[in-house]
Amino acid sequence: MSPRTVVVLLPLGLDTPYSYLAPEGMALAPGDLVHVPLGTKSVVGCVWPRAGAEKPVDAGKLKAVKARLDYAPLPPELLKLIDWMADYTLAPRGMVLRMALRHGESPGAARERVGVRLAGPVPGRMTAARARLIEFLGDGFVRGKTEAAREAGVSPSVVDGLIDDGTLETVVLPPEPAAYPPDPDHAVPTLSEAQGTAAEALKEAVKAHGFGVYLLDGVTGSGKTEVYFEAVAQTIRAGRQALILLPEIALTQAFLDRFTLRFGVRPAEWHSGVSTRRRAKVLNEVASGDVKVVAGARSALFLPFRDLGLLIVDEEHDPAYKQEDGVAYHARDMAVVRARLAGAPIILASATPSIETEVNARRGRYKRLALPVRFGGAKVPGLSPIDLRKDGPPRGRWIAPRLEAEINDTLEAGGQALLFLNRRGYAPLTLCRSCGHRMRCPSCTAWLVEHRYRRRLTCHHCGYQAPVPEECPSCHAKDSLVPVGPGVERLQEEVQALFPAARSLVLSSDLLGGVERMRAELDAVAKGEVDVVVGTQLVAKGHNFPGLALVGVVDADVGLGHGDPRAAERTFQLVHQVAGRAGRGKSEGRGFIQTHMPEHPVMRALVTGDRDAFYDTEIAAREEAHLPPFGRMAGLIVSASEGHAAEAHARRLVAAAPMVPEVRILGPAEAPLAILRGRHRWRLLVRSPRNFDLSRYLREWRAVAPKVTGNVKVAIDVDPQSFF
DNA sequence: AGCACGCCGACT
DNA sequence: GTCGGCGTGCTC
Repeated sequence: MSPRTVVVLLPLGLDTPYSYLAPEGMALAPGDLVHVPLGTKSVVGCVWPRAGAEKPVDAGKLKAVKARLDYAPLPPELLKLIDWMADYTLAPRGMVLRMALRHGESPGAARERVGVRLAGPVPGRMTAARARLIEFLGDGFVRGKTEAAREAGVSPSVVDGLIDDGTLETVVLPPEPAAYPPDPDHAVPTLSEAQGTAAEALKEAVKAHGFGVYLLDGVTGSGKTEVYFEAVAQTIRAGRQALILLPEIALTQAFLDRFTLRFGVRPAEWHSGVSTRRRAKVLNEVASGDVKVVAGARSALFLPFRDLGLLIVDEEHDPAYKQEDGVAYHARDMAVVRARLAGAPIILASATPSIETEVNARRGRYKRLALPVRFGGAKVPGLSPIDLRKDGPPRGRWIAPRLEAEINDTLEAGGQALLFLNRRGYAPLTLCRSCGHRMRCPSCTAWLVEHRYRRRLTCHHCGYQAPVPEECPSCHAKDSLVPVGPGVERLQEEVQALFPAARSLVLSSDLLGGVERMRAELDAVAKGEVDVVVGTQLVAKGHNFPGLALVGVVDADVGLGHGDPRAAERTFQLVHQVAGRAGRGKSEGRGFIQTHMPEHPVMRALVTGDRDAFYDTEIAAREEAHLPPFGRMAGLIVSASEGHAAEAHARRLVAAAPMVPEVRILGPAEAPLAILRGRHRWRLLVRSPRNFDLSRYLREWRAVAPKVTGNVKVAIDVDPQSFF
């Protein structure tokens, strides 16, 4: 009789699981995490379902599973998701597994919580601090050690002293849960009619316990969150779990506050800012089913939910959902897959849906739930165009006279103004006045951006930094380097010059001090301690600024006109979202949009507020060009440290492509960022009809493609975000 | 993905 | 003479 074996998928760049001997008496099932030997070391892997087609391994090669780990196994649904994603993205199965194991890999033992309680005689030596502590614990209840010290106003050593004396006894406290159970009936809101209708439909969907995609479509401030919270409440009542995906959740304090108001407790959070120990706890309790609601970034998609009953993707159009490096995947699309595997409804929420989602809703594949008006009657500001060709500011300035006057009026009326410019730093380009030399990144095809606060030139693509040189590195002229174009820092300088009395603040991801500083600054803005906010796209995210009366989009053309078909959509979404920041309080908001092309369909849609017209033209353009979602697309980036090596391999790759009438291959061409981190990049675009299995084609292509030599790398991105 | 093995340049 | 660069291939 042959010995018992199991197959184990390892979180490495391997596509197939390896076989191992299962030791006598070790019960192993798919999803179990195990320690297995690999080469010279030992790694954690996951017992995988047998596909039935594994090719046999030499019996002599087989090693035995070392141990079964005492962690929660991955549920079957998650194993299926990993398989599905690997098949779709062409990433090695093991690398997809790695994403699911990454955060919960080394939980470590939960730290024991120790409590104290009054138990023995009054100590021989009495001090004021000891007296205070004894008095505080006089009720006989157990308190945490640190809590007792803090509350009694004594140092922790006083507690330890009384434990030694036998006055206090220690008690092991039960571990604190990762999150307290949300109460679905804590504060049931009064909904508007439209909200009520949408909420009812979603609650029915949750009750029906089946897969379905819902587009919750409503302008900023129309109360989408309140509506999907009702679906969450219904899920909790049914005893199932809900996952809420948010882009860059670490910063959206506003969301957590609203959740707490509705459910009485904070949700379990899952993002990179959560400590390892805490993540381990959340993961365990998600697996046990104790955690009912997780609010998380895209990686929360891989949590081992025991009974997932609802998924929500908030701001579903947000580009942050797309992961570009490593395994290239779109968290929104994978969330839909996960919902299908779970047999659960999924809600995509947005005021400006992605074209893909909008098309699915128009076709009826997704059910649209519309929230037409702003909740509480607040108004979305109308946007007035300012034509920079006629009414622009003088040279070297960026705020047009009209906008300047409006800001002035706003400030005099005691309101806040927000200036939006999606450019970090002081100036996007630094050049030499005497020879024309441009400061470039030594390892990327990109200009160095001056950051004046940090007194450095920075590459936004690779992180290269250098001090601003005293003289031109090319012609050695002194003091000849000049900043060209505006960034938010430079814009603030202009604000300070124009409105010397106004308190201004720059909000961008460069803000020093991390998440805490950011929260503090956002708080200061909300409290009205800032008059003019100058911000990058960061200010478009769901923050609440109740005193904001005016929004000025300083350069709406940023990003347009590079030929990227997705640029129009992005601009529309971003500007619309920024404009939605204003007028959320009592006052009516106003918005101004500075542009060189007021006749551009995006600008017209923003100005007239005719959203449907924008989608109509954009969808028609995509259909015409057979672009997603009317066709499938994949991008292949061939990179190497030598430009010709990358190009040559890209050409060989095209030559080896199987001829199929459905598939068109464009390129190779130099990638948009021709050199990144010192690597030259060439790009191929592969296009097929919608109903074609593009992933399968790519796999077949890869199987017959010439193998890579030297340091050439081929990265595949199915459904790339940028397709120009 | 890591890691060992293997073959060519500047040094204790 | 060796130390060490990274290109190539393997890990059940």
